[in-house]
Amino acid sequence: MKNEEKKFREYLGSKGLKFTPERELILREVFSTHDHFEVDDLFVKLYHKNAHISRATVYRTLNLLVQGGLLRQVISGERHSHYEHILGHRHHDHLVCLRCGKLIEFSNRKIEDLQDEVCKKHNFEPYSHLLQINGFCWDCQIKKESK
Amino acid sequence: MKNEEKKFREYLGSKGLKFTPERELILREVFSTHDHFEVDDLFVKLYHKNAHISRATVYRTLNLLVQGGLLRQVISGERHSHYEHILGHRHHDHLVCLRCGKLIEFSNRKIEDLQDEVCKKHNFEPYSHLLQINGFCWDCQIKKESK
DNA sequence: CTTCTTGCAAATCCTTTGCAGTTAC
DNA sequence: GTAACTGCAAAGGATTTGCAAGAAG
Repeated sequence: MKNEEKKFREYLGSKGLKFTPERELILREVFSTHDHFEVDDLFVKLYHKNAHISRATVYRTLNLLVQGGLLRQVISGERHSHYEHILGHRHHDHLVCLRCGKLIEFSNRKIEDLQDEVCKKHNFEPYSHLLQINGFCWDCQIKKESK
Repeated sequence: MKNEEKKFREYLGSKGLKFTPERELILREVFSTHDHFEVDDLFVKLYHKNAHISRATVYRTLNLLVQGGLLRQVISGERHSHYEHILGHRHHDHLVCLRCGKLIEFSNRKIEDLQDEVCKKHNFEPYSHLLQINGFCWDCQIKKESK
């Protein structure tokens, strides 16, 4: 049994909840990639695979996965929620190109350490963070100039 | 005439838009403090001061203030929008409490420098950035434990 | 068999929009 | 005057919820 299934079953069991076929399908789909995702994309993907699970159930299950510590909500500027894996995923941040939309991932130990320092200074217990730098990737810097 | 009024008038003028009494009242109320605020709080405050401006107009005006570069939206974990001043306000980032929604501002030169370093490494030209740390403020850490 | 789950549709919350009358420039 | 503005009520998108029928343990 996969790591995430084990963890989810444990969580459900500990709360007297059930591991239903719907929950299993959602779990599988969520952990079939390592990308961020949005609720409706997940719903549509499931639907196209003939898993006709209602949006209500998808929402309810995602909340359970968050409470169980398998997923976290990524706060973005958009009005709907984004999620990402906690289990088996290394943390990273993003450079976002304002012109072509390209996402470049990076991670920087020193920045993370400084963040922890800031938290300590404010008696703040960090849970997650979001660091996103918007600007122009190399290709688009060139195109901007020659426009 | 205050700085923000001048800037707002300029922006409206440049777009062929009008400086109406409603927009003036909203502008004043927004810039009467230096705090972050939520749309509905603003609406209620205005209402209690006998400025019975509709929510629609409040929303429309806030969007104009953002487009005009006087305000920016702060991204939080909650479902409704928060705003803060750009004019006369130094750049800073946020700690966001996941339990009570409190926003704590901070700024850290070293983190910004490291961000620039990351950008250079990726030939990326930074334009703006967003750094937000989600977690639990001191008060809520205590309340969590004693729950 | 009992409690938890599901799907559905309705409800909710925050925000935007169409419209008809009103106002700034 | 005319294009932009307002309030209203209705629409909108994302998420939650009440309920009755169905399934997991």
